[in-house]
Amino acid sequence: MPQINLDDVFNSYLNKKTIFKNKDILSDKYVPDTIPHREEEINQIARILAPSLRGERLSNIFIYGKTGTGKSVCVKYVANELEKKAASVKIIYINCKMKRISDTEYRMLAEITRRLGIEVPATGLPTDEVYKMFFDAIDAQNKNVILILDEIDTLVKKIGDDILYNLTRMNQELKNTKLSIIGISNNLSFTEALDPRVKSSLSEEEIIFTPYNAVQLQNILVQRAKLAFNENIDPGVIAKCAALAAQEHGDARKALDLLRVAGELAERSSAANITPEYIDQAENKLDLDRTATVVRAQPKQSKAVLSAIISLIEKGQENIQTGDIFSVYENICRSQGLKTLTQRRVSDLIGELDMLGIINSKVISKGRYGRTREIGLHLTDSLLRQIKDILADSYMLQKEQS
DNA sequence: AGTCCACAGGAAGGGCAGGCGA
DNA sequence: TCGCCTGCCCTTCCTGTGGACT
Repeated sequence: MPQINLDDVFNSYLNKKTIFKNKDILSDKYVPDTIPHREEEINQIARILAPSLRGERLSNIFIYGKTGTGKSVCVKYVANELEKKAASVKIIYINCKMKRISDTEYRMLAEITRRLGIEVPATGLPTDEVYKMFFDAIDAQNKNVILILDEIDTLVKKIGDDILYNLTRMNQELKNTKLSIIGISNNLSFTEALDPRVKSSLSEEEIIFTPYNAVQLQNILVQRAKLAFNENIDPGVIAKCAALAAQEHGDARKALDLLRVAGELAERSSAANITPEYIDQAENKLDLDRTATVVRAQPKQSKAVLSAIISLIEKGQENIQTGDIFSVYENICRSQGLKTLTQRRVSDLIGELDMLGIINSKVISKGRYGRTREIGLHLTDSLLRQIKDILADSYMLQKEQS
């Protein structure tokens, strides 16, 4: 093999014109200087938080809205500005979805206390001791402490609403500090399950974020694209991203993801610009990644059920029903040495796969021949191939000969 | 109108793992 | 370290269901 001149390879990489100027601009962690189409919501948040400038106690705020409607970015934006303006305000932002932070009451309190500069051992202390440390750390601030709990529904699902009850009652005990909470949730029905006392004190003020429409998404993308890319992006490309994301409940995060992935794909194939085709590819890739991640994360039993469904489909069987799946599933379990669950449980697993969007099922009645679920699989070929690979790696399906 | 199929899906409870306080 | 508690997964038992068939 002829010797490759590595210098040439590296130089050509360095000299290659890159598409991205700053990819981070398209990440959901980035807080822009101005946030289009959220003026009203930002004003509302600012008005509620403003009394902290005079050292007054703030109302707790509860913010709802679907993913990608700008909740977190708006709250972070106002909070940052407020913290810049007033030395008497301390903001603590916690994303409750982060693993090892909001799994238990202990971890949650320890994390907040650490953010206030006090070391707390990762384990070993009784919870009431951590509560005391947390309380002292908060009170020692001698400020208006605003605790932002993003994805607060995850927190409550994991550890219940006791912690919120205690947090909302803390103001009565604190001598020097005023504590207020901003809860952010994607789940609109989340407060229904809360203790009524928690519910009323947490949502002293409520703000609802409505989804963006396609035009608004377009403006957001234009603003970010200017900062993120070296060259101007074709308006048709932006419009396509916006339209696709608008179909999915006006999700700005999805729109930005599409643009970022399309940029990465274009850059990888050394294209000079992003074309609409790259958006299609990006959507495919995001879809593929999402489903593949979900399938990979399934427990063995769910994978066995999915394998049974796929092998029935591969055999060309139409109108697959629960009973068919169960008998194939039994065979798979036998050959894999896996414990066979009852049909009742398998029926629930099929329901879960449906909920995850991996399969489609509907309950139908066939009259004299009973009532059952009819299952279908609406996946693209490439997605099906990828899922089969994942299942083959778990020894559920035979590896394809290629 | 009554029967019957093939499940769906609710309720209750067992078993187990992991976290927690003593 | 041990017992208690909780949450999760699962089983068992059961009732409910829509429409073809008689």
